[in-house]
Amino acid sequence: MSESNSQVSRTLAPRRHGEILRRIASDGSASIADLAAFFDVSRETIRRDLKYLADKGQLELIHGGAVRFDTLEPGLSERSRENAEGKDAIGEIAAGLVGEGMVVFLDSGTTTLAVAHALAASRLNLTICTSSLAIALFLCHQPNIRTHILGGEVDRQDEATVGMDVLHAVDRFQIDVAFLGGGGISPDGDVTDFTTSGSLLRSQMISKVQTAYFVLDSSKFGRLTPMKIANSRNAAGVITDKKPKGELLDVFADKGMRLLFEKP
Amino acid sequence: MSESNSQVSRTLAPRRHGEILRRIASDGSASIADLAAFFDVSRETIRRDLKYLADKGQLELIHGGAVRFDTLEPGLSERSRENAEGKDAIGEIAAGLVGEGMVVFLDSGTTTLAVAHALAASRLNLTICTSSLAIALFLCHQPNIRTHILGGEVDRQDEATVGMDVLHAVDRFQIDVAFLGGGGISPDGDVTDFTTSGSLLRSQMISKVQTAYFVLDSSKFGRLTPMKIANSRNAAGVITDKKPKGELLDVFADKGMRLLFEKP
DNA sequence: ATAATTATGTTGCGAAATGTGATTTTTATT
DNA sequence: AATAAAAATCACATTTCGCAACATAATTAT
Repeated sequence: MSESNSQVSRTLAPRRHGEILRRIASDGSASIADLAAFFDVSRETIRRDLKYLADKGQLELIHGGAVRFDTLEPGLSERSRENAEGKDAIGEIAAGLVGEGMVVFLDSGTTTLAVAHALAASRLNLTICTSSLAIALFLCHQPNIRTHILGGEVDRQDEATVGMDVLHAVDRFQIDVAFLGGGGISPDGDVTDFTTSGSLLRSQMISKVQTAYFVLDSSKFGRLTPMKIANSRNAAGVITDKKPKGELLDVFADKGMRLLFEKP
Repeated sequence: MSESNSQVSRTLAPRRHGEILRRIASDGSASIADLAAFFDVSRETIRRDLKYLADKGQLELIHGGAVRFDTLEPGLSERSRENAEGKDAIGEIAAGLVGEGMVVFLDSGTTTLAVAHALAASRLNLTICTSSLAIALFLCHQPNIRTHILGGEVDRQDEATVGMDVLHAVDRFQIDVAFLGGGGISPDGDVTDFTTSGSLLRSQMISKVQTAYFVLDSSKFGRLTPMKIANSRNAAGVITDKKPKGELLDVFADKGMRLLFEKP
């Protein structure tokens, strides 16, 4: 059986592999037909290349070609459906970290929306401030929650306020705990984001509040999004829904960050 | 040699799915005809794509295309149905008072939501700031609108920010025209409100902005709500959908306020 | 040099995706 | 309400793809 052939010095193939990965990185996808024409090799060869790269986890195979893992900047409606149980579990864990009367910040995102649901269900009396329109709209109908929304320009993608205004607005609160979203987690334990402004916002938020947790469902592990969140290691921890592969646990332990993945 | 590499590459299916979702997330809808033309595939193929995505719960099928699956609870949307034509008419009139590039403030309420619809449809490039979550959520998907939401505590009833925070936040804008809601109109021409805080907010708003109009549909005439809005006579005018009984017209004329009730 | 190994090409067939056209349903218009 | 236009639906034809087995060429090891 030909399982992971660990030889390092293949001579011909790597030339194609590099180009394939480059294309997928820049375009988000590549088709077998295009690649075969470009390299002037048979489609079977390309198929083998792609299979090899897919086994290494560098891309995802699809009918007719391959795509990057995070191909699409998924719309809000899609993201909220994906891994719903996982997000509910995260919400439960997060709610367990919150006490009566606290002031909580909730970032935009579907995972933080799940946290909002859990906090509303907890019956704790809380003051929650958020940058997300959807979260505010939900929370303002909950009898146990006082809801504040941070002012600023509203981003189309996130349906939330973004930019300097938000950072300025958050200064007026004495926030006990913040729950932040993110785009992915790099193998060395840094949380990453889709946009520069988002990463900046979150990194500033960490330094402004007492305690900050990231809430990231398990589909985010190993997913790479372009921007690193500068001081994500200063966060108190990361809340997720599944125990990650071994290494990551150690990485977090080294940084003094907690990694929460099951109800206490 | 390779002779069979001469096929044209179709767009990969997941790539279409991503683009479709992206469009629906940002525009709220997408038509089959447009999508088929864009990807250069048959309508049937797009139909299958949409069905696939609909089965996954990521969008909602309609005749001729698909729309964003609206997860938002009805809330205000029910109230907005009542006297819908009247409110639409008010929206049209209001939009006629707005010019390219202006900065507009929209109060909370269903009538102002109708104004928001009219402004979005006008294709004018505008900056709109609002205290209403529903209005912000709607406007942030409109390509011709830059949306700002004023920060503050969110009121359960209005689904909008209220209180001193809002007044403070509005100071940062140079607003060209504001459209305010209200609870009723007294026989002597004063606009009235349901709550103290609401009346205070609106009266302050009038003195802060260049030009303020009230938008009040005809059902509000003669209706008395508890609080008088102190300086409502300093507003530029009242926009409504029907010509009121004779006296009121004179009252407004005496005060130098315009009473707009039909499209110019 | 020869054998073993690896990379690539070729072919056939079942499966999946897409296209096409006839028919029914929905929507819009008068 | 009657009609026309647009879109959905369905069945079937066509294209494309994936997979596997095998053949051939290139590379490496002995």
